[in-house]
Amino acid sequence: MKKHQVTIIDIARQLGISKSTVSRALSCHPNVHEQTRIKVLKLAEEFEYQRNMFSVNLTRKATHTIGIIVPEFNRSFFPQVIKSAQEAAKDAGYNLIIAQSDENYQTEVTNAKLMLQYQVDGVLISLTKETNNFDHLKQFERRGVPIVFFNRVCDQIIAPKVIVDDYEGAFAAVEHLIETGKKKIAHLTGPETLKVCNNRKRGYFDALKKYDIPIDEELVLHYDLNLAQVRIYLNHFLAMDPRPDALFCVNDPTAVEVIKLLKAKGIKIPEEIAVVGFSNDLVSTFIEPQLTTVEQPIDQLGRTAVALLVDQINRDIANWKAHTVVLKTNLIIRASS
Amino acid sequence: MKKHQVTIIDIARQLGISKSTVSRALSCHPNVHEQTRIKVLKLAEEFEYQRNMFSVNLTRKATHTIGIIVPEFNRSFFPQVIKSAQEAAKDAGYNLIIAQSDENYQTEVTNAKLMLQYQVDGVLISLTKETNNFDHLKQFERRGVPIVFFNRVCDQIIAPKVIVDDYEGAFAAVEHLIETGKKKIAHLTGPETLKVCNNRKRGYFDALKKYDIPIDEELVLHYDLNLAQVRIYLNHFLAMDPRPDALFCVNDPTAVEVIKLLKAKGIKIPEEIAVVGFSNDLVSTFIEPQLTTVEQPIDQLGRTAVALLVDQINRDIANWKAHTVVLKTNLIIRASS
DNA sequence: CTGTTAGCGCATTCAT
DNA sequence: ATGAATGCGCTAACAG
Repeated sequence: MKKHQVTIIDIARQLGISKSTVSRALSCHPNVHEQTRIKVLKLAEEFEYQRNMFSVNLTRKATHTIGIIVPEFNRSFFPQVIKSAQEAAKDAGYNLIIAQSDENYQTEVTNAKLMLQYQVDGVLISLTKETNNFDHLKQFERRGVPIVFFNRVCDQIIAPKVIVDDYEGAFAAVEHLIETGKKKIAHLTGPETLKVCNNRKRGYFDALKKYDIPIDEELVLHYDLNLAQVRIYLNHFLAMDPRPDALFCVNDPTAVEVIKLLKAKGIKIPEEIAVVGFSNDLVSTFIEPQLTTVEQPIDQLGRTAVALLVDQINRDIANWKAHTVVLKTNLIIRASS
Repeated sequence: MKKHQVTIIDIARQLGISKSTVSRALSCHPNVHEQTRIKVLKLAEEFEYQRNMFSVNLTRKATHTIGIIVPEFNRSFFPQVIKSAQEAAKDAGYNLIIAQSDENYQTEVTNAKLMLQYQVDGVLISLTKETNNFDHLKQFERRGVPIVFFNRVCDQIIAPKVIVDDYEGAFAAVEHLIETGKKKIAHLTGPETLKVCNNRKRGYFDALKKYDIPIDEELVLHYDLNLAQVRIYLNHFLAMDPRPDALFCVNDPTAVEVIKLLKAKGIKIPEEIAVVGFSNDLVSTFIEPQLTTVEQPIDQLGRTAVALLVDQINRDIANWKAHTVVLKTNLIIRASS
């Protein structure tokens, strides 16, 4: 049971001044006598006064709060993005409300509502793998709340997007496999709903084309990113004759799972099958052999997304810009290829 | 720039009724005509009305929101706890505000303030490794805001705590090492400020005692949990003569780092040195050899913490209970020992 | 520089 | 079953 909350009125009464003056003193308003300000600050400290954000945000038009919706918390990727976004937000004078959708469309819709209820000034979002309806996001537009996509973006909503150069990264990864002499390169990717996956797939195809390697659609498998399913798809590849001598995986957890399975079967990596991932997750150096992967500038991703969002917030709604920022990736070659 | 927000007044005006009725219809108040309620709900839907949480929470005494403060986002541990806490909170009708302190005392203080400003009904907290002053937490008590510690707890504040049985888990781990024939077991642990670490250390000592192995304080090293430092401490152990034949590490990331370093030196695991961790982090199966570790019931941890907190919230402040819930651990033996 | 006044959006008395 | 009135804590005009 909460006790009575200390308000500016308590401070005002005690000091025999008006609550407006207290409010001004507390919020660094210029027009306050220095002596008064000191007295107010001192008493506020003594009373352990804390501003009631609900009151503040009800009064002001802006809440100086931005929301971030991420699809999951299982990999280290999104917590890392959140961390950098939080720093950037703080630097820009914004609070950050975090919500995770558990790769579930309905939860994402609920989270979107939550952001609206909390009157965020803007939203950062990365979609769940299930999301293919975007009505819940159009609502932001209608309400004049800017939105910035990152990582898991979509084309159906016009808004700024921050992604890494998935195409380029995948291209470089596959090119690297080709250069190391691999002839039959398979690709295990995620759901077709995810644009990240499709971009990486394009990179895969184009790298093959560049070296005149015939495209074989059989060598590309889509799965739902549920790691427990990986063995099914891997077995499918292994049953081919001749079997692939390299496997480019859509992300690091997938690649690590593949390596674990291959090792269990006694298949030599990279001699028999080379494996490459995407992300440079922490796990990529824990596995043996260490994973060749495409590094993403996570910190930059979070910071850029916040910067773009803050830019939108300060802009007139009519002038929203919807350009896409593409961050460079970096191929890290390790022992798995 | 935000557009005009739809309020209950807009709905009331459109329907030619009072905002009180709209408010009642929207919040399932019994005393409202069924026809009226339907009309209101329909229009609210059409207008895409969203309740303004700032207004709601300013009006009500309780915000139905709980805060969670975690020390870091780097390991998978805390995001996992948050995920389960969020589920439990939702089931109990609470929203969750997430804050991470970046292992930084000052940030933790700021986060605590933030929770107060957002008028949370209660707080879940796991301390940073730096925290040894608790004034910022006493504030919760003074304000009548219940607090529940989890994982990184402290004795100085009287409040419910949820921890795993660190002592038992460590005891079992070390006992296992002894049973596999290890004679000189070293322990690399975290800062002495962290009670988790001390409990694990006690388990380490008592297991040795049980088997009449003389305690050697030289074999216990404290470090700041910054993985980059691990090599220094490991080298110290390796320089001993005879050198330890087993190393019990305070957590999995530490153990994984140790394994990587030992492998780089060509030291055989577990033959020359066995390694055991604590947590059963995701990484523990990625490393080669796979890591023997003490599993913690993360999901249960988050859910229990929320349950205890909600219990406190619904209790009169005078009746706060401060018992500690200790969850069972489970030793998972893998190839590193 | 300071006090007065008027809301922000909603829930909740108290009337009717 | 509904409406009118009040106030939550604060900021922001508007006066002085």
